[in-house]
Amino acid sequence: MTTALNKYDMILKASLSLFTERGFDAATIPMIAKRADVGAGTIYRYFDSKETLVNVLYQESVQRFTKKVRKDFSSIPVREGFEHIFYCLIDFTKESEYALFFLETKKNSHYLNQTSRQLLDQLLHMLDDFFKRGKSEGVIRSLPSNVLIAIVLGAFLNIYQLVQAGDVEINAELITELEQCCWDAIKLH
Amino acid sequence: MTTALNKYDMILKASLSLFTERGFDAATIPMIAKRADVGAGTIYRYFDSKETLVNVLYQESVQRFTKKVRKDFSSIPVREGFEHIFYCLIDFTKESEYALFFLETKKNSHYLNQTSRQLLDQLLHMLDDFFKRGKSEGVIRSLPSNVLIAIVLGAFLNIYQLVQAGDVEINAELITELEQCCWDAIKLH
Amino acid sequence: MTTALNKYDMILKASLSLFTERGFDAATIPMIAKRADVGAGTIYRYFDSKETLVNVLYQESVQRFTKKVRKDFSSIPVREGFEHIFYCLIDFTKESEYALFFLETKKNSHYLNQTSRQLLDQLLHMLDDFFKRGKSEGVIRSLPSNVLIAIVLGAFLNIYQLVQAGDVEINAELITELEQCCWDAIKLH
Amino acid sequence: MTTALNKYDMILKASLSLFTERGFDAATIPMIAKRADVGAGTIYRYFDSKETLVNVLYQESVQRFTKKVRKDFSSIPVREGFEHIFYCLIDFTKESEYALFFLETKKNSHYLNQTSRQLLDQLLHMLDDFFKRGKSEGVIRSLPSNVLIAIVLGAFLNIYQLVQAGDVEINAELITELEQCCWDAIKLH
DNA sequence: TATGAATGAGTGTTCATTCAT
DNA sequence: TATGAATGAACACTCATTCAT
Repeated sequence: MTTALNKYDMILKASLSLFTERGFDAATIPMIAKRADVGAGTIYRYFDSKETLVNVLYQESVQRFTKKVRKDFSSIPVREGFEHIFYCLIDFTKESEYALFFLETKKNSHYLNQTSRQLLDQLLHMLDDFFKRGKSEGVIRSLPSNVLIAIVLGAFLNIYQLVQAGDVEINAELITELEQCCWDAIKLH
Repeated sequence: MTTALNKYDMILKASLSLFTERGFDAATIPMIAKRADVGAGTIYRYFDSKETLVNVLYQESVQRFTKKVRKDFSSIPVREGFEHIFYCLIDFTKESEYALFFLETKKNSHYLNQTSRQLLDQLLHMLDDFFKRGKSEGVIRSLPSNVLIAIVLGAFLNIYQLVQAGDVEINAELITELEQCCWDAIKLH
Repeated sequence: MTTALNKYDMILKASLSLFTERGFDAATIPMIAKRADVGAGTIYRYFDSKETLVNVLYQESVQRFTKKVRKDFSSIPVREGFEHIFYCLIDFTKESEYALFFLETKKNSHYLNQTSRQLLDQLLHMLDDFFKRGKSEGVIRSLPSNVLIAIVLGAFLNIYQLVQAGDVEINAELITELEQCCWDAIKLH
Repeated sequence: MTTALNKYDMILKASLSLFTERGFDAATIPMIAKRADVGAGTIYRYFDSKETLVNVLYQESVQRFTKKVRKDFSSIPVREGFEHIFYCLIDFTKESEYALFFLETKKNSHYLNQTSRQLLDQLLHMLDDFFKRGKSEGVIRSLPSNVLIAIVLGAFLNIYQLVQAGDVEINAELITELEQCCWDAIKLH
């Protein structure tokens, strides 16, 4: 069921897609206003600046993903935990094809503020805890967690960009295999 | 040993680093001129436009990498071939910390011209041939080649961004293990 | 009576005077903006480019003059027809001291577009018809029409530039005599 | 017989043609250098600035024309004197198709210096003397001399622009008739 | 509340001018 | 003497932001 979005959400939606398609700097306020079907001035009723807007978007993404991953996360076996994480990524992208915007954004991007960086750190920290457990249990390679995360998220993100570009068609079977790929990459053989 | 660079190379170097750090649109000509220690006008003696500049950079990167990978590539065992590719990536980034610029650039970026896209396609096609062989020999997972490439390059790129950011220190041991990670991700178990 | 002009008209007025005074290339957008008392960016809300602006001005001038000349034009005696044309020129310059901008603009100016050139051609074609009639009736010299037109408009334009410069004061008597001068130049004696 | 021109003359020739074709502001130093087949820097060995260059050109033109017109000028009948002036114009344009550059240049052009304006004034003053005599002898209309001059030069210039554009082919017969036209315009009937 | 006309700082780019060779 | 690489001020133009309506 599609609901009529309020202007706030229309602006968020439009800017998310434009930031993803063209990058922060090449996505202009007039473009966003047009896609959101609002006046350019209206954007400033909801967001202090273009920078605020992108940070709201970033933080909202990270937080929503963090919340999703955290759910019932710490008490399950490592292999299942990894599956959980992977399917959270899948789910997340299903909710919006641009939802992974925060993964494409380099942490030191000139427009990210401290809060955005801290929220990403929180997410990474949580994943770090999980990977630490996996390493201590001897099921995951003894590599630094940020490297393990980089491998999985990097692989996932690149695949998803193929999907977004229409170069790959996604289905349940493929997802299962990709999950196994990513797990194979980090598990201790 | 530092060599005196000519202005052409200074401009290329400065713009490569700025494009990598801030993206094409946020890297301004005045910034590039300042970092290259030349006047803004000088850039236009060597490059028709900012767009030309980024495409020269992109194409030079892709071509240099393609040349490096292609060397003695087709007649070796798949496992060794993969190792070759991986160490090319390592080598390449050692030559310049920004050398993988073209991997960070989305193929549909608004500033890439047709030639740039074609050169990337040639590289991907070459890798596709390799992965096809691996699949037909039953040593690599039967996933589309672009997916396999996305996994390996995505993982590598994300790791390398950690290195660039100073979050991870690279050494021979780590490299060996990362290579194994990436191979494990795509090999048929 | 001075009426409050809207910004569009203020920009047209300011640029017309500056183009006339300094020429297209030496009249800069900042100058035009200042004289029109608007921001530089505002000019681009109304005109796509400086080139568009000059062509709008040119075409508007030509069309307004063409319309004025055409009125009840074909059925009157040649001598009266000529008088009509001459007094149209006078009237036209009275409406705006810069109205003859299009006569000062060389047809092959690098900034004129095809439409502008076509509109001038239409005007000249109309005058050509008139002069043809004059020649066939044996009251006008049998010179090519474009030469006859060049004589009259060239003479008129140069005189008017004196008026604009303040070197000559215009009055009804002078106008009468000038009209006779121009007619004498082309009539068959 | 064509003589190898020295660089000074090559620069003058090239800039004269470019100033005529495109106007002072749209004719760039690189363009002039290229057409003159010299380096851009060389122009500055001969002329202090672009403005100096255009003024040298202007003054040289005016002076050469003034000299030509002045020759045996004061003691002949008015009608013959006019013919002399007219054929000087013809001669002058035959020497160089761009020689009348100074007639196309508005006296208050932003790049003309005082000397240029004074030299033009001298020429006009000389013509003024001639027209005064014509008026006192009752053979020329009693209009201000600058108006009489404007008529003749305006007509001539406009015709010559047609010739330059290739729209009219000039020949002895046409010249004779044009001279008569111009004389008819100003003579007292 | 919502708009979009208006703004001017800042962009990519050009070009008159300088100067080392 | 002659050059053209180098420069930076100034150009045409864009766009984040403001504000009267």
